[in-house]
Amino acid sequence: MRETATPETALPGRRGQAARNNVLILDAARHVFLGDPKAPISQVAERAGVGISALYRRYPSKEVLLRHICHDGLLMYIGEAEVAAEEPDGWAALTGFLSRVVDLDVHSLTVHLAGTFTPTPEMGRDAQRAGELTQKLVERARETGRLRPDAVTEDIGMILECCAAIRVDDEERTAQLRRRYLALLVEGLSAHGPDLPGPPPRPGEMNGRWRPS
Amino acid sequence: MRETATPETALPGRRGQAARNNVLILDAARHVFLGDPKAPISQVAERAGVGISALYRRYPSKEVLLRHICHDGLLMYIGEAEVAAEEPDGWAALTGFLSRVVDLDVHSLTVHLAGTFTPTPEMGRDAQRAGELTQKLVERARETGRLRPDAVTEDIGMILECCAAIRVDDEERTAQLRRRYLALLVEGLSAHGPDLPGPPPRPGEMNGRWRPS
DNA sequence: ACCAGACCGGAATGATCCGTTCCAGTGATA
DNA sequence: TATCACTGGAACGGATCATTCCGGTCTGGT
Repeated sequence: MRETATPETALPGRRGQAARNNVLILDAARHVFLGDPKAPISQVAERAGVGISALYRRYPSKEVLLRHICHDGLLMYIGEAEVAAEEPDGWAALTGFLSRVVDLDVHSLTVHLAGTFTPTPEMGRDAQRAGELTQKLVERARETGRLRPDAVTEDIGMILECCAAIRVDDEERTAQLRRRYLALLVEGLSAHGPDLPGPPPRPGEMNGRWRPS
Repeated sequence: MRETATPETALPGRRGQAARNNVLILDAARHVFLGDPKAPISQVAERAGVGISALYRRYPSKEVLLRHICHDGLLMYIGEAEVAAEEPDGWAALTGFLSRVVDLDVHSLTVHLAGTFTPTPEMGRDAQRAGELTQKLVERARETGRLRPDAVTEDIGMILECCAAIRVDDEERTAQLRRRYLALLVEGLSAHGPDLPGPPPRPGEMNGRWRPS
């Protein structure tokens, strides 16, 4: 969330309404596109309670709006990873990170929206940084010995994908259920059982997206 | 797969081609709709290597075709569950069942296609039977003590949902990766760790679908 | 050999959906 | 009070599909 928090929101009159519409639109867009990445833009306007032109005044096209939201999600991911990097216990850092990212539904915001727009170079750089931070977290978790040795960095993205697949109508309930299956998966990541079957995921394997038409 | 296996497929001439087209179309439809439940019907024809009319000759509408495929998937699910019921070890029965269902991608075939057609009463009955068989498997697995006590029947559907979310371009690779995360989840289902967070899934909670417009 | 008709491929049709543009109204501001 | 930034929502135009239709092909029986 980039400009959501400016105090202008409290301004009175037209200016204030405009500022308030800003956050209304972004929130609505996030919610709508999270539920269906190719939802019509009119649905966003409807949910935001504004007209379509209020939307087009701010974003010249659907693609730009999508990109904006996706980029925000990427920044959230990076932010959470940086927070996790401060956590002294490597295992808690990784699991806490996963919890927060799942709760925020950042994965749907980023990966699931990719392919619906052409990414900017800046997003490319941010995506790379996100990857590096993730790798660090995995390495630190491995050092603690609590992470099973055959787990790899790319497993993280896959696990997030699994959690993102859980979705019911109610938003809070969705979060609850996701925590449940994240717990199951994290349990699986702990160092017990026999080796995992098959070759592990390769870098970028899950990204058939990220190259739009 | 219902009529896929009739020997008519080997017949020569027009009759044989028609029979062969039957299976071509069904296979293509399964593959295409598995990748995208709302793919255009022309895509099915293209992949099957036949014209659109060959398709409409057999199925009066897209909806009927979808229903047919979905029902086939449901029957596969039931079939595998019945096979698993024969396995003496309750834990192996459940995990083996999960493996096979994930490999066959039956979940995408059934749950993900629901909502794209109005179900028949027969499908309703079959769905109920599928639920009962699943419950039996879970109960038997619990009796072995290897299943964590706080797992419930509805967890099975959710786990399948998680696995179905894993998808890359290559089909075989997709299967490999799914096995990996199924292993992680099954590991989590084993009776170790602390209780799972939050209330467990309720029956039918995941089925916001199944009631089309 | 020959013909009736079962089957086929793919173009044409008609409806629907959706991104984007346009325009008239409204109320804050100076 | 005049201006004009901003708004809601109708209208437009293009794209996408399910479905229908039409000529051509080949089979199987005579």
